[in-house]
Amino acid sequence: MSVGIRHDDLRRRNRAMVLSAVRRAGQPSRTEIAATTGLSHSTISAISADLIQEGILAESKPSETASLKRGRPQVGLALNPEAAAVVTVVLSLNFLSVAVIDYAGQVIAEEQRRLDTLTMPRDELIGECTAIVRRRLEDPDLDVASVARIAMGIQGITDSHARAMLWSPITPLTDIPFADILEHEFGIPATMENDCNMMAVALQWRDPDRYRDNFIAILLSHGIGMGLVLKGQLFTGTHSSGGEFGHMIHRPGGALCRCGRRGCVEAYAGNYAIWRSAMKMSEDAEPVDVGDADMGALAAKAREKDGPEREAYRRAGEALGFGLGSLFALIDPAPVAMVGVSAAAFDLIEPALREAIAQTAGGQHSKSISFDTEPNELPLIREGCAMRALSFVDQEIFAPGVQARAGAAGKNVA
Amino acid sequence: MSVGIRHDDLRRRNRAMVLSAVRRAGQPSRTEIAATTGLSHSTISAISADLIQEGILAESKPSETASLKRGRPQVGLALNPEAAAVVTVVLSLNFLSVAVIDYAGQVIAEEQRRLDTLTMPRDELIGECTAIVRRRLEDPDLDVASVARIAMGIQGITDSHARAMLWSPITPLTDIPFADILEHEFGIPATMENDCNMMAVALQWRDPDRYRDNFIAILLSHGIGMGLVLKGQLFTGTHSSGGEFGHMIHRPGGALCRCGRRGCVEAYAGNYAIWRSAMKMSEDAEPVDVGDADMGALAAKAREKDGPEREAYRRAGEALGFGLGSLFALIDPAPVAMVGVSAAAFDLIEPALREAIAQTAGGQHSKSISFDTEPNELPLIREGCAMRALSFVDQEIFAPGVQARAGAAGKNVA
DNA sequence: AGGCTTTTTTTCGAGCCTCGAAAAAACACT
DNA sequence: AGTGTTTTTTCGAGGCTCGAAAAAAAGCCT
Repeated sequence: MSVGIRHDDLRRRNRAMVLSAVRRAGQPSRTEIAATTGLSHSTISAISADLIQEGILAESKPSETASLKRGRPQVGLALNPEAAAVVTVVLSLNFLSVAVIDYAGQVIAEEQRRLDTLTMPRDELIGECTAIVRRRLEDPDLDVASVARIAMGIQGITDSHARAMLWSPITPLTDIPFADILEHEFGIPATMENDCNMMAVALQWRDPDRYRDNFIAILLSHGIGMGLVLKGQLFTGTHSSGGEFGHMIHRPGGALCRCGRRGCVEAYAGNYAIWRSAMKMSEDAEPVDVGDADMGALAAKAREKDGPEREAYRRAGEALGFGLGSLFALIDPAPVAMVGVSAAAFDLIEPALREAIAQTAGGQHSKSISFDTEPNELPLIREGCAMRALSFVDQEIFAPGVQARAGAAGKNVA
Repeated sequence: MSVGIRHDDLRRRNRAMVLSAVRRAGQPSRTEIAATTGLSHSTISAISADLIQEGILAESKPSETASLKRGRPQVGLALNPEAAAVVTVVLSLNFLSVAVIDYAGQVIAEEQRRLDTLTMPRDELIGECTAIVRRRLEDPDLDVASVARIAMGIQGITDSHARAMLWSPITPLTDIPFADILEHEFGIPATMENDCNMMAVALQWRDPDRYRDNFIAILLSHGIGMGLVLKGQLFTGTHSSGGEFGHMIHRPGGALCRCGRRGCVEAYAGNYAIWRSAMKMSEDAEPVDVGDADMGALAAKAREKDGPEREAYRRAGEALGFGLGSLFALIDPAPVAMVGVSAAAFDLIEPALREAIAQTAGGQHSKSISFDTEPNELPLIREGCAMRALSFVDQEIFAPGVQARAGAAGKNVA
């Protein structure tokens, strides 16, 4: 049962509220914060004085446009970039990238590395991840004590507590507790996030007007992934990261999926499925890796003339459409962002997708369902990880329960 | 953005917490409440003194078993049945039932009525609903001023704010704002709830051990409905009651569904679909109403010998299995309760269902997925409505925001 | 330049709320 | 009747937010 509210929680929550308002608004004045949070000016004044004194917030020059108004000018409050830092680690197929990000959200260092994730043994894969993080943390320009959180993102299934990778298409290895490994290695709290969930988080920050309460981010790449935000909250499964849209059943007993089962949406709409279909290979053919360049060429050929290539994209659209239709039956329609290399071929996919969705219960308002495309998923995933980690710092480090407050705050006094 | 916590909210929330603890536990002592809520004994003492003084709670005799212990005996706290009352209205195919329930959850009056919902014009249907409620409210044994909430449940789709029926299989009428109608008619706050959601709510109260955080209630009746609880919270769509499991797509372009589309799960697993299949009618045949007795006879025949009847149930199981598999891909597996007349034939459905689910991503732990059956949905729906309404009274009437408190509390002082 | 207006921010006292410790209450046991 | 045990209430302390008023920091106007 949910627990009662202690008196100490009050301040804790309101501190978190103020930090969240500042992170969202950029440089809000105390008055603006009071308006968005609904708290009184006195309270905001008291809390922000604390936060400034602790070096978490800093007053910034009044915003330029405001100088036209009469009265005492507003003083902007901004996150102090030096209050903390976070590290993001994104592991994708044959590619590992790391970034260090300051408390205000600016990238202050990064490093990328190619590696052969598919064949790498377990120790080596883990070793590469920890080594690249270690190199960034050993950077003399970085105050390692300020690093408060590591957020790792990976393509594949993670557990619902964001602690471990359970399964991933980029490696035959399973059940790697990356969060524990990183925490043990560096003594810094860490999480292991699902790539598509992070895409959704990033979209929410990039364009809060469009992606606010309910939306779907679908990764169209080798596999098909999904990040889902409902009522403003990231949706996860009960045990895992959930939202395995790609493995909803499109045709029972149908085409062979990479997951070993048959008829999944992905078995018609994943890169390998489109390729397989365009090459007129059997639906039972083993999934093969297709490079981004090859997919680009395929799309070009499909645009050029009617033929098996165009038909392959049509089938992909159909599978995605019926899948979305089923999803919409459960959650009602919502805006969709298509992300990943095949999003660049969305023009080939969209007609069949809309036609399919119109045949489903969720498609009642088919025309009002809108799609955005974003061909490059990696920046989104990194941004999502960064925002995840920074939100954690806001809420758990800088607005902690009583027992932890003294220590954490003390460490970060400027 | 979520709003800050004012000082007044504290007491409000903790009052609600205490009421919720008492409703759940039955007759807990103050000490038990302190333990479950995590609040101090002093706080519980103060809050319960208020609630007793306001006539919301009452001290009850110490529970019998406790007399064996040493020390001052615990004093049980119980909901005062006379503190308030709620009315439930359940509208289903050709059947309307109403109950008046006291604050402690006991039924104190009820009335049922047969009517022809399918052909009734709009005004008449609404009139029947208001009339039956009016008769109950005019009962001289009832203090009408104590009725604090009306919860109406209906088979079909409601909007996400629980205000209106959008669509229902029991009537060709659409978009009836029952909540507004009842509120306007009786001046009592009302909601319009989805039947399957209420089934889920009731299961959560009936068996909190099994149905706590994540579970699914599926209605197997003429149509197929679903109530879904995730992380302890009832799941609804973004615009409607959502969770239209029956209209997920099982076979694109497949059998004709009652909704006019093709290939929905319901078009294979609804009563009419099983009937259609057993009678070797075309998959395009118009859905017809099948009585519960006929369905029982069909099940008996299917159990007796192999034939089209058994095959019909097998196909229903397959559709449900693939549908559940797709659902489990999204939310991970969870316990399932099968409710409704065809739940009595679940023995015929289960083998094919399990076989299908094992072929899906969600079926990885197929054997650990467990099913309960409950052939009678109406009592569940009524219980769910009652709990919904009573929870509302707990939270909104007896633990209101400051502006409303004086009035509501005053009215209910014993 | 100096006073006035406007707007933002801080200060201050009041009113609640929760908490811990201690006291009181209510019983069983000896 | 006295002692021990457990529950419940009482009481003072410490925090928090709030509203009102004061202070601060400008622009505007004569």
